[in-house]
Amino acid sequence: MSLETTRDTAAMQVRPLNKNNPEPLYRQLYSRLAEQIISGEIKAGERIPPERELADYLNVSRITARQAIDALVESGMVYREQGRGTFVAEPKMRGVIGFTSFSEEMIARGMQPSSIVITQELVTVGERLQRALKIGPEEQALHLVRVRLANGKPVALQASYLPQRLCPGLENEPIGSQSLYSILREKYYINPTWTEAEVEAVQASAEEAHELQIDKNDPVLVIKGITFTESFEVVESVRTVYRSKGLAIYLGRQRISSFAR
Amino acid sequence: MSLETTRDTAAMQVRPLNKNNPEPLYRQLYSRLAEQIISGEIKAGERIPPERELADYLNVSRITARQAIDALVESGMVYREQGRGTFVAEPKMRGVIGFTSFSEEMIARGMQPSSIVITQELVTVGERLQRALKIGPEEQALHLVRVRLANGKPVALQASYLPQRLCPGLENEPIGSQSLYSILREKYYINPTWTEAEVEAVQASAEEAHELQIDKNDPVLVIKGITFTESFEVVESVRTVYRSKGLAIYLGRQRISSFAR
DNA sequence: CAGTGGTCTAGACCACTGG
DNA sequence: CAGTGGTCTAGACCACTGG
Repeated sequence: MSLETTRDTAAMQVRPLNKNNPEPLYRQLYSRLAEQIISGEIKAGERIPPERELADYLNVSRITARQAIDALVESGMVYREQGRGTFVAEPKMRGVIGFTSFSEEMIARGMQPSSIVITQELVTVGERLQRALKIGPEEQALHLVRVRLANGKPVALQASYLPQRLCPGLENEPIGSQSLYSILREKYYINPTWTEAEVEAVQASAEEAHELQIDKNDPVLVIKGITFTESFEVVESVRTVYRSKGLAIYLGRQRISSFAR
Repeated sequence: MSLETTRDTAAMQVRPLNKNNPEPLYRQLYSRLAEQIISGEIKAGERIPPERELADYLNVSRITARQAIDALVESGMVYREQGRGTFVAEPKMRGVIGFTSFSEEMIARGMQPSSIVITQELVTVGERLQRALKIGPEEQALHLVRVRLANGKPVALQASYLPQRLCPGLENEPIGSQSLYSILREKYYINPTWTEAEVEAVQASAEEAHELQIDKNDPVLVIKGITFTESFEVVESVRTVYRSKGLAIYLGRQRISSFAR
């Protein structure tokens, strides 16, 4: 009906944004583009629509379009080349996973995660853990020990401590095979954002060997980590013992010092 | 001299920016603030100057000031709290290190890194490595094997393969104890940006045990990684065997899925 | 309420790429 | 040369915090 000529642009493949939606425009656009990349509509090596084209077509400012693309670059799904455009990264290199989320880790490998809860109780902890969790000597912590299974086979033994005040009542919550992080996000509005970890190779203790169905002194991977919220509140101190026979832990992709140095 | 009243603001502690400097203003501001944080001038938990104050005082737009702070947030040095301000993160949580840069890793632990080069030659490689490095069957790769030492003690055995075309002549370059990445950055203008890795615990082979001065079958940590540039060109395929006795590898801090999901 | 970060606009000029 | 991302301006209004 309009006299305006609309050129056929790549941006036309992007579903329009909803300005009444409380979700910010740049996040909406991020989701639209992420969908197209994940679904394979835009393939690895292909160019995504230029910033100006997205901005024009979706009636947002270029800065808003750019903000969405910033997030895609940050997540590693696309990369920019000045003067050429912005391109979709190799699919194999996607799926950046923090190594403390066992559930997502396993799903990414095409395995079915589950858990057996061995311990789930409030405890008082020693000085070292008090410092790690930033709690006082009177404060309690939720102690959670789980055998983690992939396709029904035990692959890790995981002991966590969480400040009780962060998750009151979680000691009585049936956790089962659920992801701890999804419970924290959905019931307690706590969003684990950062993780800091150390890894070493040790010989399995008798108990670890028993739970993991391996031999005593077999080499196992011990990852000790602390998880934080965006504002660096401590969410969890966790020690995970992975049986290492036939299981390499994928560490995901990390960005090496940007211009930070 | 001016009639203008200058209020005493925190932003006044920031050294002025140089608009003639080819370095972008936001990077200059990033460096200024990073210095103040690293030097301890602004301490952990303290607030950095508000965006508007920085912008006013330094005569830049708020978006430019914000861009600098975005980079600080990204690096994990500060975190934002809406309505309150932007705060310096705990010092202990700084120093995000990619686990493939042995040199930086060791320096961060207060140890002196050094290396013994065992192999440094051009080779043709098998199919798997050709695929990993994205090189053709005729293309050569630089094969580099080094024993990595901390304070003179061997702690890791590291074997790298780099596409020859990326670093012509590096086979004749004396590497010694230098960081491979610093050579790549300074002589070849290659900037390793991403790393993707797998880690497992295994028993040391006879040769590995010999080089690392440990016993055969002692548990060792094997990290296999691939390093990429910003635009996902393969820089290096590397396999590192760490002796794990008395040495846990710090994996650095990772961001767990932002709103990426 | 003032102050803060969160989001957004409608521009501008630059550096780089590839034809 | 046109097209692209990189940087930058000078505003605006919103949501949230803490007194």
